[in-house]
Formats: sequence, structure tokens, C-alpha cells
Amino acid sequence: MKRKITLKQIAKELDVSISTVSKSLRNSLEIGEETRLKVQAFAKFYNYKPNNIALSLKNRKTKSIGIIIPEIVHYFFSTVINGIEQVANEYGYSVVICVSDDSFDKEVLNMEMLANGSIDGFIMSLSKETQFKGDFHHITEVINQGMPVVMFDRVTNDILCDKVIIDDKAAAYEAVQSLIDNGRKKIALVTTVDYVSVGKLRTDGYEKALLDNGIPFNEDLIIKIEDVETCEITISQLLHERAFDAVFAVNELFAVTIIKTANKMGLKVPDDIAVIAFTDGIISKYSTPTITTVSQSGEKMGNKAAKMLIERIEAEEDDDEEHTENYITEVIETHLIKRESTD
Amino acid sequence: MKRKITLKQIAKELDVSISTVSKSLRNSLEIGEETRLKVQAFAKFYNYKPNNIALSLKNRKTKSIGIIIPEIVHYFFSTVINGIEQVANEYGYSVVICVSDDSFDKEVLNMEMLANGSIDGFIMSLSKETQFKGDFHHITEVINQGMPVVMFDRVTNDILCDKVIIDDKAAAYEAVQSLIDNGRKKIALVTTVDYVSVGKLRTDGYEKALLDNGIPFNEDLIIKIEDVETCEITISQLLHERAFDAVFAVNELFAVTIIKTANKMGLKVPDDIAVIAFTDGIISKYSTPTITTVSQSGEKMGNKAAKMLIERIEAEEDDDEEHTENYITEVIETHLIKRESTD
DNA sequence: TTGCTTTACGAAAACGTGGTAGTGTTGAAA
DNA sequence: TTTCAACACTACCACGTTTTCGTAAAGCAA
Repeated sequence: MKRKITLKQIAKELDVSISTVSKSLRNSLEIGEETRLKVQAFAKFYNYKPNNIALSLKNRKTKSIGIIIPEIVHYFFSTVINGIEQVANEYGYSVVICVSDDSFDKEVLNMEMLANGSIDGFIMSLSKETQFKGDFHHITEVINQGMPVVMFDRVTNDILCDKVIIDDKAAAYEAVQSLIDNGRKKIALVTTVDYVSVGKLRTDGYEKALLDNGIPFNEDLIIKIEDVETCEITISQLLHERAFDAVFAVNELFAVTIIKTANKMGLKVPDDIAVIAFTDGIISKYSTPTITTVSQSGEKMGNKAAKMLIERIEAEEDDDEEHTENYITEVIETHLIKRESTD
Repeated sequence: MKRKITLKQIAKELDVSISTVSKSLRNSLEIGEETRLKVQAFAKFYNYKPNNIALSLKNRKTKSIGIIIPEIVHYFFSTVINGIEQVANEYGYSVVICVSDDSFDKEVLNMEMLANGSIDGFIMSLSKETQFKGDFHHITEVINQGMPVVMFDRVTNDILCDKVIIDDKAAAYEAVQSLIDNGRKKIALVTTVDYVSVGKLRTDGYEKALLDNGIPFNEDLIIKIEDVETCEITISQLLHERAFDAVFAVNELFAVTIIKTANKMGLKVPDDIAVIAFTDGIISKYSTPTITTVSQSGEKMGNKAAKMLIERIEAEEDDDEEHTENYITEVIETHLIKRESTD
């Protein structure tokens, strides 16, 4: 049990000053070759590595970035983390992850915990509750402190910062349009409650696609799900009435539930009902039938978000203080992955 | 853009010493009430929060724990992280996550990066490559430095430390036994390559169940998959020969692939072939038919691992140095979740 | 000897905190 | 008047690093 060795210990052991050790290890020409090599050999032997915390304190940079997301057991979010982790690693950054659990309080707590020097910047996706309350003071606060923030997916216009999103509206439009192109007329929308930003946008795209094709927009065909349990009942009711011949679901969980419900009732997918889901996850790939989806590459979003954040962090180093805040909103392209649930 | 305020700044502003400010904020009786309240009011107004990095340096604790896992876009691992995050949060710890991507080098690099003071302890699951090489020097090294390590799921006997596992062998035994109980005689095993510790154990359990029931152990019925692509071919070949009437798959990805392949060939699950998978993930719940699985609660494993680690960390505080190393291996119970893929 | 430049190193400050030990002033007891 | 305690506060150190500045010794020219 030998604790990590420090500069001080090396200095004492070799009977030189701490500065001499530090300089020797950084190969400063100030130090005579003999001493330099002696120190380096000693340090190597004891496997000296500078203490990160001390470095952070000195440099006022932690080389780590904080991620705040609503859930982690969630295909999309985990792909985003993966994407972030990749570039973070590449640039020598660590990622510390906090889960808000879709709770406003936890989100605030987590941000406060990390904001006190633990990290150099945030990448985050808003919790449902935060979006519902519309209270973003915790975010403006860290931004005011000069800490860069990049938001992704679940964002808000109320905060000025870099953002990485997909064009939810256009993607939804494309999906619904493809259903219409296949001759579907009565297209249902299964979505979440309105305050989730992306849910709202996808609804807008759905509506626009219908209207552009001269199909009346029917409120009764919009099913807003708060928890997945109730979904099944609502779905089966509508199916009984044969009220629709296609469904656009805002996530794959809803989609697979619809398919299973339909199957139970003896309806065939895609013959009787075509299904398209948002978010290309693992369920869509492996369900039977496989599900046509709008792919939104979490990995790419993560990559991009991390790059934007790190650029901001490292830009601050130089021209510290008030660089004209030209925030960027990056839009990641989506595309439709056709599978068995549509024809 | 007002940077975070420090003790020093407060001291200067109020024209008192830094110690006075520090003590006032910690409500020390040494400081007169008037000064104390004045300082507290000022600190509150400027939203003073002590700097974590400085605290870490001083206290030699970071209040954060490092997680090293092979993958993050993976249902089981993400549930474990979730479990860790829960208790970490509860105890005021942050989690830093690194993905080894099943690469030995990355695992080593990540550990070195974090071991230099960034965290108070590790929770990890070995990468495939590390298990293959059997090289654990990077782990013994951090342990020798006095840093607690808890391993979970993919562990090794070569390292002495706390561990959280499931009884892979017994769980596999139970699963295979249940297939036998349902009258299946020719049971195939679809598994990974041997060096993955859990793969090996599950194979052992499978073999034992067969032998205990007087069923001959047939090597031809064991399919070792290296990448999922080739799996489909091998499977369909065996299916053609009607070589088996049940399959025990070591993960749900293999299971769902088998089911899909069988379906394509016109075979019915579970009538013609019964399927049981290890790991109760999202695919099993939503595939058609739903898949009978051995549930291994990642969340519980994460909870337990985090608790063990934090206990170790906080125990060290007191009796620093050589507490009789009585390492614990915690076994999380599993159970069979019966679904549609078995009768 | 004096003055100047190198060479080779050390002292000290800084990052932000918290605890221990000290210091100066006041008022009261001896 | 002296002594001693209580009060209210400050000085200083440590955590581990980097970096700036300083300086002693040595070498060399004048």
C-alpha cells in the first residue's frame, strides 16, 4: 500500500527543491542534465504522475465535462452519451454523468453540485418537469458564471446557448408524407404531453403534412400518452373503431405497443395498419415486424455537442471575457429507415 | 459574466481576513455575531459556494467514483450505471464514466486518467480483451495505491477486491432445467467465446443441468458466436437439421435472432423450439413472441456495488492503513421470468 | 579587484479551502 | 495596578502543482 508519490516527496528524497523536480520532469533547460536525468529516472521508477486535482486547481480547468440527462436506461440517451464520450476521450476530457430522472429538483441539484468547479462545461437535455415549469434559472446562472452549456434534443428557446437538435418538425413531416404516399388516409398520431418540446414539434410536422395533402386534421386521432399503461387501452379502443389505417408514433415504445395490440386484435401490420416510429432504437430493429423509423443519430448528436462544448471551453482560454456570443444551433439530419411495418 | 466568488474576494470586499469569512460561514462561535451575520448575508447575496476542487485537494477526497464499463449502449450496463448513480447521488457522490469499448488499452488508459486523484474509487466490469489477455496489472496497481475497487458481472479471480456478481452457473442451470421440465430433450446452447467469464460459467451450468438429468452433453449443440452476423447462418443450419427443440441463449440479442431465423423457416416458437435468454432486457419484453429470460437486475447490482465502494471509501477515512482486507463477493439473486417463448 | 554574464538551482506565490495556533484588546477579578 | 480570561479576529500552514523571480557560484573580460 504505497500511496502515490508527489513532487515534494521526490524533492525530499533527492535532496533538491520542488521546483527543480517539476522543471526536470518538464525537461526545462534551466536544470543541468545530470540532475534532470536523475530526477526523471527516479520519477519513472516510482511511476510519478501529476495529481489531477492539484492541476485543476492551478489551471482552473478540470478537463471534464458534465452531462445531465433525464434517463440513462434509454437507448437514445445512451447513444448520445456514447457519442460525447468518444470525442471527450479524444480530447483528453472525462465525462461525469448525472441523471435528472425527469425531475426539476434533481436537475437543479445536480447542476449546482457540478457547477462549483467540478467541470468545465455542461451538455444537457432538459427534464420533462423543467420543460413543464419553464423555469431555467439554474441554467442561466451557470451560463452567467461563464460556464459554457450545450443543450441537445430537449432544448428551449428561452436559453441562449449552443444547441444540437434534429429538425423534428421536418422529420415528422417526412414520415407522415411517406405514409400518405403509400395511400394511407386516416393517420393517427401517438405522442407525449405537449410541454415536451420535441413532442410538440413532431405534432406540428404531422399536422402540416396532413394539411399540405388536403387531409383534414382530426383531433380525435391524436393520442397523448402520459404513461405507457393507459396507452394500450386507448389504442385498442381506436383500433376497434377502425378509426385509422396508419400510425405515426413519437417513439418506438409506443409503436411496438401499438403493433402488439393490433396483433392481438387480429389486425395485420402493415396490411391493415402501417406504423412509423420516431427514434431508431433497438426495439424497432428486433420487433416483429421490424419497424420503419425516423433515425436520429444520438451518436452524431453527442459527437457534435461535445465538439461544440470543447471548442467553447478552449476558446475561453485565450480571449477570456466577452467574445461576441454568437451561439450556434446545429441541426443533425435524419432519414427514414424503411422496414417491415410499412409497405 | 460574474465568475464564482471566493472566500478571498469576500474577505477583501468586507475588509476582514479570509479565516474570518470561512469561520463565519461555518458558524464558528469564534466570530462575533455582527460580523458573522454580515458575512453570511454577503455570501448568500453573491451565492457563495465552496470550490469543489479546492476542497478535494485539501481533504484528499473527490466525492466522485469512476465507472469503467465495456459499453454504454447496452441495456444491462446502463441499468447498472443507473443503480450506481442512485446511491452515489444519495451519498453525495458524482459518477465519472469511461467506456473501454472492450479494448484493453482503453481500459488501462481510462484507469490511469482517473487514478491520479480524480476519483475516490472504481466500479468496473472487465473488457473482453482484458479477460482474454488475463493482464490485470492496471487494476492491482490502483488497488496497491490504496484505492478501493469493486468489480461487477465480468470479474476475475485473479484480483482480490469486492465483487458483485450473479450466480451465473446456477442461473443457467435453472433455466436449462426448466426447459427439461417442459419435456425438451435436445437443448442447444448459444454462447460467446470462452474467455468472457460469464459465458464460461453459463456454459458450465448448462452442462451440469443436462448431465444431472441424464441427457448426453453434445458439443455439436454448442454454438459459440464471435460476431452476430455469422450467428444467423449457423443457427439456420442447425434448424434445418432439426437438431434441437430448445435453445438457451446467453443474451437476448442471440435469442431474438434465433426466433427470427426460426420464424423465417416456418418454425413456431415455442411449439417447435422453446427459447430462453439470459439477461432480461428491453428486447425480450417487446419481441414477438416475448422471451422467457433469466433476470439479472442490473439496478440491484449497481446499488450494491456503489454501497460497497462508498463504505470502503468512508471506512478508510478513520482507520487509514491496512484494515484486514476481508473482501466480499456479493451474489445477486436471479429469477426466471416466464414469457411466451417457452410453454 | 570590479563588473558582467552564464549556469544551475531554490524560494515563493498562486489556485481556494479549513483548521490550529496565535495576537491584541477589553474588562474584571485579585 | 497587575493578571488573567474572554472575546474577536488574524496569521499561517497544508493539500500538489506550475511558474516567476531571485541569487549564489563560476567564468570571463577589463
